[in-house]
Amino acid sequence: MSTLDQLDRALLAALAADHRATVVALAERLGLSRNTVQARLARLEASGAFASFERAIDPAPLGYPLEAFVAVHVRQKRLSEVVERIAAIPEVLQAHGLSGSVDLLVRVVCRDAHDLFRIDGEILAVDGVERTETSLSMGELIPYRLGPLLDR
Amino acid sequence: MSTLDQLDRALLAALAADHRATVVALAERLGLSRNTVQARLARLEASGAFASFERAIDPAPLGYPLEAFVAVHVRQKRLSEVVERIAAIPEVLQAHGLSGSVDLLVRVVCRDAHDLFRIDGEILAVDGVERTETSLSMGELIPYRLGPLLDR
DNA sequence: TTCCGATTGAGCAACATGCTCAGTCGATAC
DNA sequence: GTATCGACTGAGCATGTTGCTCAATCGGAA
Repeated sequence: MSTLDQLDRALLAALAADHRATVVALAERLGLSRNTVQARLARLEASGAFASFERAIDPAPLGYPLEAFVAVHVRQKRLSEVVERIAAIPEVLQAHGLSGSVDLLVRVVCRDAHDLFRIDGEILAVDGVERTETSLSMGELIPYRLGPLLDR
Repeated sequence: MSTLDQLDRALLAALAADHRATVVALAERLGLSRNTVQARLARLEASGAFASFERAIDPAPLGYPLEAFVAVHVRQKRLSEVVERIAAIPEVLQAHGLSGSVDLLVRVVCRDAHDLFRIDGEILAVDGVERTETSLSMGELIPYRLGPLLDR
């Protein structure tokens, strides 16, 4: 489980290129036997190298074209309650606890600017939240990529 | 291409649960014919509803257990050059252009705190970058999810 | 009604899967 | 040097899946 070797990474890269490729196709692409790929895939799956496939679904076609980050300042000691309440908002995609002055970085999607205003209000209304700073994403200037880390 | 219907969303949810499920298995799960699922899947694929599968790969098993957000203040007009330079850093996973006082929110992974210090230094050294504020992620308190948006 | 797109079930050849087994290879151990 | 180990390979086989086409059905919109 330590760290993945070159072969695992090549397999991940091949999967990234075509997430529904068959085992046979992957084996051919990597110049490996079918058996090896099957074993490696099973090991990757078991070791938790794959996060949920939800991460690879674009929210825009669902009708949520706008994305924003809400930096939340929380009254100390209330963090877990606050997280629980924020998690109840459907438009919240993800949230990270942070070191530093911002306690919580919340990633949200919304239908339009008005919708964002409403969601921000919902977060601000949570008991324990002191202040929020909302930044609208103007675009994913570097689209998520793992490539440079896989090519090593 | 407008917005996806109930059926598309159910299909996405089923895929999220098992990203390598066969078409037959998906059809069974949703109570649909194999043909329908095959047609829908092809349409989703063609319409760009799937982002790269890279997004569903956990960087931790690759040897990058730490994640951080670097808020970057950029001298105006230099944004595209700065983005280009930052994109050359392999540990940079993603970056969003933001409205507000922070111009760029950069998501990075690293091996340890020392590594983060180095990467932050690399970003700060980019010509056009005025200032950075780095926050270490203490955990993904709300793990990425689309579920609440799919269940509507 | 008439048309339309979406869905269905059937059928078929080609292919993929899951499994097992015996053989090969290189590294580390003794 | 040779024993042992884990990883990889190629073969085989029954069963399941894919990609495709077709004709039939259904409900909604013109």
